[in-house]
Amino acid sequence: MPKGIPLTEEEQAKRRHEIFHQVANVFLKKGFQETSMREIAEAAGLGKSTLYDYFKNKDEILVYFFEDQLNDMTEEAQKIAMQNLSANARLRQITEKYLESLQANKSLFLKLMQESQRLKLESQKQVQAKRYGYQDLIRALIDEGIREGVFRNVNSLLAARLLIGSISSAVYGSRSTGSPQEMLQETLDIFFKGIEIC
Amino acid sequence: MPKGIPLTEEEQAKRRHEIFHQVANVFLKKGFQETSMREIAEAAGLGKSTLYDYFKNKDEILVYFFEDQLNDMTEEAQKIAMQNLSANARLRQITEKYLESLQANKSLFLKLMQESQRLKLESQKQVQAKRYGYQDLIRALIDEGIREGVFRNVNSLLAARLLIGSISSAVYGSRSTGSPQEMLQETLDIFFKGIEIC
DNA sequence: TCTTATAGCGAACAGTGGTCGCTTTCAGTG
DNA sequence: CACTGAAAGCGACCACTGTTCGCTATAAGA
Repeated sequence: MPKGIPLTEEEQAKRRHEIFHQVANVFLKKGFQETSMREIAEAAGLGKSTLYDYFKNKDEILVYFFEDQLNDMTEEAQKIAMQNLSANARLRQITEKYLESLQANKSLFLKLMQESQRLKLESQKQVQAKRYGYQDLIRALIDEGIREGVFRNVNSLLAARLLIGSISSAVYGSRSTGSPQEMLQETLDIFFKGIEIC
Repeated sequence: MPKGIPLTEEEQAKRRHEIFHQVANVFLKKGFQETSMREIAEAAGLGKSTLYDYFKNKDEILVYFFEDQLNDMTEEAQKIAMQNLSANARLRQITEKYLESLQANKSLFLKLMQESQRLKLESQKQVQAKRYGYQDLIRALIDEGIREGVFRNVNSLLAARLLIGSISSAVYGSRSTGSPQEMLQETLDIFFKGIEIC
């Protein structure tokens, strides 16, 4: 980047995005934790200390990625949530989109998701906060379903967490029992049958 | 320990146990990842390098703890599984015991469980392997329930993972919605209603 | 043309997990 | 009772980590 000219907030954000994607392949190959700041800097074509002008520490690089991704996913889910469909149908649609997002960047996302659990507690909380936004969206839909009388009167927060956790455990679980779509299908069958009024 | 006299396999195991529990409090206070090998050695009253005579690296200290705990829990579950009760009842009983174990060492277990996710991939796999033993037990019970005709013909492996994952997410989730027992109860309600023939 | 703000950098730093060779101790052997 | 060999334990050391800091190069604006 030009040296003498200050960057606007936007340009900084763009640069962060750029830097991350320059390095993504390395993360994919070596994993985040196993990639040192030296290597990251090298892959980004920067001096090591320059990285700290864009990310305040190593963890923040991953946090950036997840916040970015979760922003997109939440936005997408919000659109679906506003459609004029049964709570049930909207929930299924959201979970499908959720799975799609996971699979779009497939290997990268999977890998980094795993690694995100190794972040420092503070960084994890940052990501959690963003995740709660998503969780609350699901929760609201379940509440709606309860009000509409299609779901039993379950604890919606617990159910929302259960739903999201179920998908993740189905997709990330190392002992796969079919394609992700199939596993999602089976998982949702159990979940919805569990909360629907039968 | 006496210097000139070699330790038997058993004495080594006992020593490992001893060392771990000497340090447990430090882990509880500072967390595992934030405790350096220097501090661990100090808390155990040993030279740093002596630790490596008992654990082949830092991760192995945590791995030891989980393998130990999982051995106990699997054994306990096995006993319940052999009882002459419905698959349903045995599953509920096992999950209760599971929760009990989690709560026995409560804070320590919770803390270390969180931290276990930050182990190196290889170490995580080691723990996973032990976890699979437990998972398979649950799975067999679900299969039994299916054969008996009380459960639907669900994918038992997926259901087993779902069940265990559900409990964990209920207990470890940071946004609690009641006592662990209550949350377990609600979770099981959803789960069993999801897989039972209604 | 000079000033000033700042992007970028290399060297240095404290602290990490891990290794190695030495010392100290004692059981067993002659 | 010496002597020897095995091994528990240790301190010094190592390579490497994420992070900080002061310097340099640069270009916009006065």
